[in-house]
Amino acid sequence: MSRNKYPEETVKLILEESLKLFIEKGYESTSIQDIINHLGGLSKGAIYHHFKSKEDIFEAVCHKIGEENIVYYDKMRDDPTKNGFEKLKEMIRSAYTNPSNDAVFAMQDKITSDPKFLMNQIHESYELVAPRYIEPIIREGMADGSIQTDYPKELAGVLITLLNIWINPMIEQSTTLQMQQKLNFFRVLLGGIGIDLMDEEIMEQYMKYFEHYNQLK
Amino acid sequence: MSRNKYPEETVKLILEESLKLFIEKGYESTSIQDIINHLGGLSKGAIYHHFKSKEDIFEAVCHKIGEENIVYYDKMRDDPTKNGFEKLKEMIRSAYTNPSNDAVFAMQDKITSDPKFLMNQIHESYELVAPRYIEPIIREGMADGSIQTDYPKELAGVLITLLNIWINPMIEQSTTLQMQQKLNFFRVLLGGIGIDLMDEEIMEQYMKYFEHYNQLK
DNA sequence: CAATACATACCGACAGTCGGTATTATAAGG
DNA sequence: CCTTATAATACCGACTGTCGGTATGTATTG
Repeated sequence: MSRNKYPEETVKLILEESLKLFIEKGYESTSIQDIINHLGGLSKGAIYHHFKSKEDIFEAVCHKIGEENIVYYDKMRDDPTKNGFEKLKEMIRSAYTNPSNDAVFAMQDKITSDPKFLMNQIHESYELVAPRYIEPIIREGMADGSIQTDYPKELAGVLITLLNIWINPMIEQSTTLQMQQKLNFFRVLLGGIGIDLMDEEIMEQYMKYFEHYNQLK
Repeated sequence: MSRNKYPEETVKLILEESLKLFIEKGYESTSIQDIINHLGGLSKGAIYHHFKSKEDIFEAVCHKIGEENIVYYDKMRDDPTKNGFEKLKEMIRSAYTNPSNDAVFAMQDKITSDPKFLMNQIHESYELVAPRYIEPIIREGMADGSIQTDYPKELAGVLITLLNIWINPMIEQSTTLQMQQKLNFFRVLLGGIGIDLMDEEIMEQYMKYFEHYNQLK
């Protein structure tokens, strides 16, 4: 294939096809050759011209997904019409409404066989989402009186951990009833420290999303 | 090397040396050749006679470590001198006192670069430790009146998740102060649902273990 | 003409295979 | 109980295909 006048398009193509394959087969079992075969004539040289390693492609793919989320998160955090508590609710809700959700969750389906995605998500949660979004929102809630806690940082960590890991239907398989119980207990647990995040609406939406995921399987 | 009359010894040797190497270098960066080089004359054929793949070796190594823990857990769960609450405390304590602790934690040190170990531990926690040990112990506590909750299964899940992931110093790096705050909040959180697991003694021991780990790094 | 965007031939390392050999267990015959 | 034929096991090591990655060449753009 002859050289492209607009190399960003080539980069974009590589990232898109790589993502598809990572989702479909997992990171480890997707070979560079697999990616090449989906590039419509492009060769190994093209890939290694734009990316320095397979790992580099993986990181770029994750970064791209992350960026889409960040736009969404930024808008949420900086929304002047909501108080801290309402924003925190929105963040919780984002677990199943954020734009790249389907992609991320399709990836996670490969979690047991290919834990790279999970690790990346855990890492990003602790390094980025918690400190830059959840915690500031909680602090805002403390300032405007809509959230009462002495542990904003720790509350952020616990929320992220339980939502991403424990309640994540890809990690621990659950029946509808078990998921309902998880959400009920999550509500009780937060209620115990005076935070009533999980109202009927969020619970219902969570269950709807859960059923949706179950049907994808 | 001539053939061993007692092949279990060969298997044991392979597992021991593999574990050492997995801990030292991580799973991915340990090659079969690396293992062979530490076997004192044994060859590739020997390995593939006893194990069907590298993955198979990994699973056997994990299983072996798991077995050691199970002996410890069984003893704890079936101890007639303690009530449910005391047993649960013991289980929490076991996060830093169980026998294969050093090995497991040395492994986890490779977590970011080699997420296989973390995934294995998460999986085992949800599939084995929570349902077979934590939850029964909580139910025992409900029966003997030492623990009050309507959600034994969910409480088990949350405990395991927060201890293994959020409080695990290998996953989210923390300063001494941050770890102290985590433990404080963990206490408050459990206190909110009427469970006072984290007494002064456990908190202190946890911090001691945390400092110990920090010095290993 | 210089920098970029590719193509292609090639490399070493890797996990896993396979035909073969040496040692042991089994058991039948004396 | 001892020998001996036979089968099963324990192991060897050269070999294979695939992998991620590199080196070098070539055509296109500015």
